[in-house]
Amino acid sequence: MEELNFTEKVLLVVQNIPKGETKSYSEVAQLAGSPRAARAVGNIMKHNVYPHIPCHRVIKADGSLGGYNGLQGKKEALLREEGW
DNA sequence: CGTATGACGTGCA
DNA sequence: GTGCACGCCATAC
Repeated sequence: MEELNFTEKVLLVVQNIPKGETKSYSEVAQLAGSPRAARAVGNIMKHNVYPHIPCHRVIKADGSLGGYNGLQGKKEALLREEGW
């Protein structure tokens, strides 16, 4: 967790999100080491080429689903299937 | 090295 | 309660 860059940390945190649970970008950013880097987190998700990242479990701090590569509706469907 | 961009967050109108 | 604008961080060009 110390040898990892912000991006790697964010990826790990998102991977660590339990099924049926959601985390806000600010939360992930904080766990990644930068509580104010919610934007950077979103950028990583957008740049994310890692298929193991449930980006659909990452939402905005106010409870909005945010974005999902333009598949916001799909995001809600995925979360609903997970018991969210 | 400096500039521009973005899947966000918070505050104010 | 909703909408607009500003601010912050990291990455890519």
